[in-house]
Amino acid sequence: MDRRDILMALPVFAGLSERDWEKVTDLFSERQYQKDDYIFLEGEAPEALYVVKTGKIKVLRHSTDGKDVVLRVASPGQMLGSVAVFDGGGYPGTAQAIEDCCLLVIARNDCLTLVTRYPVFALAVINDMGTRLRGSAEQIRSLAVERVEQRIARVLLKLGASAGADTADGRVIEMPLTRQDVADMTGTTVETAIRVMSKFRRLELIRTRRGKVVLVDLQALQDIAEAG
Amino acid sequence: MDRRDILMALPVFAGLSERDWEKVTDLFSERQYQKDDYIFLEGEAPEALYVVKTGKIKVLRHSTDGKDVVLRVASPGQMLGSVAVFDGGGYPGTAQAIEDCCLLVIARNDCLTLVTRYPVFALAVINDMGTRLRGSAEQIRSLAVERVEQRIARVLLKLGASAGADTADGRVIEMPLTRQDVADMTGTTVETAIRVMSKFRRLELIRTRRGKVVLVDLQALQDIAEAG
DNA sequence: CTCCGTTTATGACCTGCGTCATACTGCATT
DNA sequence: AATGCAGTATGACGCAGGTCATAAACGGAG
Repeated sequence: MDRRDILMALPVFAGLSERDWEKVTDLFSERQYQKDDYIFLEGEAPEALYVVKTGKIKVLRHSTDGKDVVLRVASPGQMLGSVAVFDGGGYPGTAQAIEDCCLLVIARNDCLTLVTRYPVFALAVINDMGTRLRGSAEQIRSLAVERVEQRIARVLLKLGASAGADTADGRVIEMPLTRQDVADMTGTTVETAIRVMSKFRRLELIRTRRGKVVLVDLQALQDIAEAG
Repeated sequence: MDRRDILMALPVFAGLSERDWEKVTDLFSERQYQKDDYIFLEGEAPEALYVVKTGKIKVLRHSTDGKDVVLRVASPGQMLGSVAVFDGGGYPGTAQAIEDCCLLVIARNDCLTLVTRYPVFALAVINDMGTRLRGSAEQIRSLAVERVEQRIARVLLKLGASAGADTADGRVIEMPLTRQDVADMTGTTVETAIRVMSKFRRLELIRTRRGKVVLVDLQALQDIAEAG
């Protein structure tokens, strides 16, 4: 049973007893999204909670002056929309597919009953939020005290760690990321992101083809991320 | 019963049935802290979860170069240390009392059993984390795209909203905050924080006595926060 | 292949704000 | 009163990086 194996690997469903398994998973349905599709928009009333099954989703936030900020990149196993679903406010950010992906969806009401009936599910939500709070704290620190080069090196390493595949050439990040995306992830402008990435390429720390980055010299990137 | 009234006002204990009340609250003890006392340090193994009863606590993060960043200011009703307690990792930040305060403490183990036994408690944790995630998202956006003046105006307004008392002179923030604290909250330097605050004072948007800020012209501050 | 929109690239200029240096102020301690 | 320290204040200087302009490179659509 293929579908079941994939679901069991997700932390949301770990720890469920055999008996509860079906009752819980039946509340989830699957939905496919294509690259650039929106899953939900900032401020919308929360109708559902999502769990990433495959693919990557970016959560971003708009500013009045048009500048976007990427709050995080959600990978398989992570939840989307949990904050809004539980406090009933609007989604705090817009979720958009970076690549084709598949999400598990559960209606808000079902989600709320689930969390009171199955403590393991509540713990899964808590753990997911905890992970994101740790990420946020690090991002805040980075934006507050580090310079652009450090922040970009750090983001590349992070993406490499979460979505990278090690090869002979180095750690490959296979993801359609533009320099604009990198800029939005690091709080800078496209031009600066391009300049820094070009510099990294000239120094042979990375190699870039379209929608793909190869981290060649992890150590050097680490050094830049840590110290400057 | 004074103690009980105060506890009941905290969202953590709302929704508990009469029967469960004592069993739950008995697991909590109270602890007093004086201004500048540390509650826990970044990286420490989590031994307890805290709930602010009275006073204000800042959660900050150190950088290698000595610059600190204030991640948030916790007010009565909010939790401290929940991330670490639930995922078992070290505390993501250092918690330090801004003023004398009183915290409710619950041992990590008790906390974990509580969350599986009482769904309302789990929901309280989820809601607390949700609030913080919303705050983090806003802080990230602010740091990423706004300029120092906007960020400082925003922080002043936020402190005013959460800890301010409206008087004839304006909204008074009674809290021993130094310019260094303001700088650490907005990702800038003391000097710049001083300059901006002085400018605000010259423009009669705020008034400052020691450890106390009065927001005189809320509208003007709002305008600065929104647009620049 | 040609056209056209998106992405990458690069230079010139300018400014916000970090850095360094030097005071001044107010409160606490002896 | 004298000393000392933490916090506040202000100026001078430099540079990281934002802004604006222009153009090359790439890939998809017809």
